[in-house]
Amino acid sequence: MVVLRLWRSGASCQGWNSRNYGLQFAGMLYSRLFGKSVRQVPRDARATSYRLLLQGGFVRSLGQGLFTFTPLGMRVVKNIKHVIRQEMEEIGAQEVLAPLVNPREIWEESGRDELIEEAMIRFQDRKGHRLVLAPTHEEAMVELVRQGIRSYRDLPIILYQIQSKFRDEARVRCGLVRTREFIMKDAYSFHSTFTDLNGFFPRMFATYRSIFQRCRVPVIPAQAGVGYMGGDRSYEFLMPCECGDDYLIQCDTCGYAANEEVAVGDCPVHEGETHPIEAVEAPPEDDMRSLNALRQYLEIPRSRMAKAMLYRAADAVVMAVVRGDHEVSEEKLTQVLKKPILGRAGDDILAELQVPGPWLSPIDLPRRDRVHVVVDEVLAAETSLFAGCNRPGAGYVNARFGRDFTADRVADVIRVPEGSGCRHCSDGTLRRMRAMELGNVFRLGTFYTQAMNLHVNDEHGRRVFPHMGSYGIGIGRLLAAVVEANHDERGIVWPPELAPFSVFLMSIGKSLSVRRTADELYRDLQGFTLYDDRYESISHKLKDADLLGIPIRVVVSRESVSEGLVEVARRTGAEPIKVPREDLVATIRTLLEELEDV
RNA sequence: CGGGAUGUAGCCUAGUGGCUAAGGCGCCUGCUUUGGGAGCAGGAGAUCGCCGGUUCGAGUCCGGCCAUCCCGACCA
Repeated sequence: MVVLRLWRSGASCQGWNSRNYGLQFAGMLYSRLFGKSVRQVPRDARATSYRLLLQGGFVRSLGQGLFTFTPLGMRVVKNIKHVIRQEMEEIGAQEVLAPLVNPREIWEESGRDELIEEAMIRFQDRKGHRLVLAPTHEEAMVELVRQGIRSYRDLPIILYQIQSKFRDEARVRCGLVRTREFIMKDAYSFHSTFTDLNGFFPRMFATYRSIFQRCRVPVIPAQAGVGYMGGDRSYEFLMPCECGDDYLIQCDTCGYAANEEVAVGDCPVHEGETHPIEAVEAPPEDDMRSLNALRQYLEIPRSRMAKAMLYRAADAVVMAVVRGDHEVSEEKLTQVLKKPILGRAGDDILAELQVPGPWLSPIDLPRRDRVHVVVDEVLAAETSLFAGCNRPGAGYVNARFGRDFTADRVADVIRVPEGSGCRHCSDGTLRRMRAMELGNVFRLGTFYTQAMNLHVNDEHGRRVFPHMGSYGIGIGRLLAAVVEANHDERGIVWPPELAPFSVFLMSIGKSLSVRRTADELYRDLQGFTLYDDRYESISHKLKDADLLGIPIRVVVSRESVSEGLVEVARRTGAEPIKVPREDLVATIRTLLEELEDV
């Protein structure tokens, strides 16, 4: 069965003008392969996965965040898609393909045209119709389903596609880890009730686990924010990795895991007595630039300062006040306010509110009525704080929430610091590590169906908005993650299901009998074998075999041919074994089965 | 969008105001060679990222732009 599965990726016929005895059948001759390995890669390629993929000839770069998959890489991509398709079909998802280009109107309908700024490319066609390059496909899918269903009887429905997305990212990262154009598997489910969506969620969760397991990437499911996707709840599948651009917070005891932007933890508060508030001034000759400079001058620790940050929300200005050693989580702030944070307040807003940016404070706020103040719960518990008074060079010590300043809301709005206590178990400590987001699942609720007016009649004839979920996996990034998690000092070690070929075949020496034997073996193994038929030195071929990471290596040499044997080795570990020629296929099958069972 | 770095042949590098821009890898031709990136001989390949300036003279100095990478901000 194992070998049969691997035959699916059968390469197209090569060798029509082959100089190699006119071999003409499926499989691949390395001499004919476009995109060969290179000895040296650009100095720019630092990330391990990127370096190995470039060096092995799997991908090439076309511009910032833009990549071409070359034939070898394409075969791996096809195998990843195959795994994903199998798993998606398994839970009843049906494949569709929405266009990369969307009419801008549907983005206006959902409200995300305003929410997503530079990341979405907008343009016009020759008739002046306004179009966008889709950064994701919720709108297109809602529109599709709106045209296709009328009754709750049509639900639930699960659609998925494997399609390109384009996001004009501010920062691309580590080769395929963060690109601007990328291939994504995105699925969307529509349910007549919240309960049904909720019940479906664990099934998709299990599907994701299975996909990542088959791809041999060690992911950790973690609670996450919703960003501009909307909805109320999401999980991300994170793989700890220095290349990532998320931070995973994980409890060292109970296994609680969450993205840093939503993670919760217990952060100790300073002990101490309460004193009356007292004004402080910087010496007049000292030209201090910020509240933080005054804090340093007064030799007060960062953790005793009230730090205020101003944000823009849709129809309000929001001040978040946190301890000086903490960072604001815009995601938590968004959830507290129940409206998206659009970004930091600019100079125009600061001027309008008559406050100096570097000296912001919740105390003595000139236009208190215009600002929605959110105080972090840790800061609210502190009894003696250093704070500003919205005036350069001046501030207060011994300030205290409730007595000296007020809030419209007290809530947890900080990014939990490493070392905080775990709230989910008695004695765990939270650890923070860089991680790569390989997949996500969103419980979107009726956010889009309401905004875009997708509704059906329920069994009582009432109009209901379907509850929606969306589920993404970035394919290029997954490919990079597979390499990050499956390589050694010599090259890539492909998981058997994803390998571009199952067998790497090569011969040693130019003895005609050796060569003929190798050619014959290639015929026997056709469909899943890459045959290195070049007249390169043996060491060169071995290095390439290791770099390309194909699971099984078959070597034909003069010595073994004279004994009627061929040499078979796994990419990792054990010494090569010699088997009779007629047993080769069976041996390979056994080895592949072992590899898949690991 | 901020901070930093780098642009010299397909790739990696040298060249620190002065002759015809140097070497390695790779590529092409020929011969030899095959158990861990072979050897010899010959050959092709560069408007030194682009524009402008300084200078008798610029790959080299100055300014602007562009591109790429790294770190941060932002981001499913």
